[in-house]
Amino acid sequence: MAANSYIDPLDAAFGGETPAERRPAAEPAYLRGLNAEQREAVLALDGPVLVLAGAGTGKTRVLTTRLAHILATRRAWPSQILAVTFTNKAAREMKERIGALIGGTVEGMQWLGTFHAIGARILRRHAELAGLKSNFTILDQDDQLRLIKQVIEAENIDEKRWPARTMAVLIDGWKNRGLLPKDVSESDGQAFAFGKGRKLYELYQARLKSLNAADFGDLLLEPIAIFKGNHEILDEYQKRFRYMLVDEYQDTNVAQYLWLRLISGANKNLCVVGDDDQSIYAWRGAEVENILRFERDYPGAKVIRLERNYRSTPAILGAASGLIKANAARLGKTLWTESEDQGEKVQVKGVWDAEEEARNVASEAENLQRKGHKFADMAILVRAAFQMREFEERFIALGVPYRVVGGPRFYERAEIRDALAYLRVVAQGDDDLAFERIINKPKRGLGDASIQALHNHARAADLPLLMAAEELGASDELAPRARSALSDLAKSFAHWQQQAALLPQAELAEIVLDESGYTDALKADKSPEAAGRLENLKELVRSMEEFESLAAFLEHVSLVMELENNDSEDRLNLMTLHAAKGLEFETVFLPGWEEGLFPSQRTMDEKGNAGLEEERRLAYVGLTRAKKRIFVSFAANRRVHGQWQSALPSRFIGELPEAHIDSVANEGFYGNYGSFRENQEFGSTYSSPGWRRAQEARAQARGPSIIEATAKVVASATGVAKFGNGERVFHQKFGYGRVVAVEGNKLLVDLEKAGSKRVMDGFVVKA
DNA sequence: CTCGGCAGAATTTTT
DNA sequence: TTCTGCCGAG
Repeated sequence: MAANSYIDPLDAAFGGETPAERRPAAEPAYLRGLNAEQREAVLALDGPVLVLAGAGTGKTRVLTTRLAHILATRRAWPSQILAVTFTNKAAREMKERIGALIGGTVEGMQWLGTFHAIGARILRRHAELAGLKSNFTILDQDDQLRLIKQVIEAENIDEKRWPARTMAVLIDGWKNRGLLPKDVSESDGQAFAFGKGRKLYELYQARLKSLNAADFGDLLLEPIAIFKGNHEILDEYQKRFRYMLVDEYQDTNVAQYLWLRLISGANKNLCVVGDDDQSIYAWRGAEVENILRFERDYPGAKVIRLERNYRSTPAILGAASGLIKANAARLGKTLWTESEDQGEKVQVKGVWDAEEEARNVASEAENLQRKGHKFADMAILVRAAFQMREFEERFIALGVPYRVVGGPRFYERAEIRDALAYLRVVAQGDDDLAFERIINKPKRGLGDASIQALHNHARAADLPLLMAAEELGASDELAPRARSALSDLAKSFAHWQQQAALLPQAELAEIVLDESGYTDALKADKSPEAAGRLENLKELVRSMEEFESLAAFLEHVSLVMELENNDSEDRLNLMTLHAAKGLEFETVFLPGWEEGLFPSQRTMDEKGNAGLEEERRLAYVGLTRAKKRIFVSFAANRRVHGQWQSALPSRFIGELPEAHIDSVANEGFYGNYGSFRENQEFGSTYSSPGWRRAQEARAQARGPSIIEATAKVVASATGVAKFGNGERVFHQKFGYGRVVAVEGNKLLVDLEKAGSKRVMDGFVVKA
């Protein structure tokens, strides 16, 4: 009944060319409150659509409303909609919000999920076409790395010179680009260990197959291969999906792009949503190009821009827009807001070192909290994880509650992975990788020699390790000690496997952990972390209760590497800029805006201007997380790998429009020169011509002003000013000196005061 | 087999 | 500086 009352008016009103103004009164409630562009993005169902959704423009709302609309109007069944996100969180949120919009829970949206979850689903259905069984295990990074290491060792390659890590990056890179071993070009395949790259990739893939396992990359790569090789299967999917939707399109890589192109096929009801200005994962294979060329890929695509921002103040938007304008490769959007009140200016503050920076952030946060703001509405966003330490120490000292978002994830902790490995072997006795992980955890006297023997036996008899262990334990090939250890372990697993059929998985897990001696070993461990580990294991067992079966739990774990943390305590948020994407906070602290750190020197060295632009987008993401206020800061000195380094303010600071910022310098800032009074002056008259003149005059005597310094750093990093031998330079910490040698971006400088030192060229300017 | 000491490396990481 | 991973001694 409800279906019919919806379908007709909507078809009449929106299916054709009827202008939006003549909408019938009977408009579904979920469309109310959308602005014109959002509405258009929801209603443009036919044909390809690109929604360019700037930060804070209501993207998620549009996306969910669009899906709800398709469902409510019965244009497609839930099972005929493909909706892809990057994170489980986004998928979950989408499900919940659609449910809220159309009432009740959303049943049957089996194809709403992450690229990987959907890929796994497809691969399980056609596993045999990829040389796998449908119950294949999904390997995470850790497993993957260990496997690659084995392959490298088996090839007698010196793992020192050719680390598995590097090979993993290569393989991932190929998989991200949709390349099977045979597709890797001759020259690319030459990489690694004197031209063995492609061979190793091939061997690794073969090992995966023999272990009945797939890594994350395979979850996309294998379906692509299946689609390409089996037209009838591809056809089935193309017919099934009447509407397709992809979130965060700017983050798709080549493989995901190919996968989508195949699946969307002739049916072009494909809607992609993204923001090129928020593309911050190019280093992980994402191709901003995908979004930039969407209109060419899908001719006639409708492009809808969401530019009206509902999140931030005009001052914040002004600062963010000013910054991102410096990027050349962008589709171009300008965020605007109806808000009259400019809001607080972005505060930019220079400090002496990271410790002072942390002190400042903590005291600002406490100030705000005293005024009634919640810690949970504030976030500190750092470029790199190592910056967190300073803040954590300060917060602990002050007793400020904080939470690290996205840090080492629950399922990546060693004890959790060990427990899972046990369970994996219980669930699937042939999971060799898992078995190997726990064969000597806790220590049971099985070392390299025994494990080697076990491997040999397994290979000779063509058996999984667990079964080989059983046989070897019964034979007399090994020393008595190792033999009984092996046989005990095999017996335990046989016992647990029996129990698995009888007991709920949580109980089973408890038994396994106790009987294996794992918990006992932890209890005996006197290190300070042991207690927390036991706590984590308890948490793991608890979380298992919610699942239907052990298998369901394990599938969940391999794809969804996270656990809900439902603590409602009021804590300050601390995370990397990457982890902050998609989140918003009243107050945002952006520390560490220094040349070399942010933008990161390494990114600029490796990726040149493209790298710099990505760093700038990262800054843009950081700025646009804030609703009300932003505190940017930079330290003159910072300890990097235990060495003190001096740094100049980030060029990004110079790119923030002066109208929207408030500069404050601290006592002791750039300590050696500038008294307290001068610094006060610096703070209030940062941009006045008079101040600049004064700085210029002083530069003769004491060194360049901060503004000049920033300008010079920018010039040097963009190649305008490189250093030559004999050149006179100024270093912020050590003063004047003369360049005596240049090696890449490092300089050997004879300093007038400090003697000869090696410094990064980013830290000195021409004098 | 296990533990201790030492060399070498140290961004970002949705799955 | 701090962590990790490897090698040699017990």
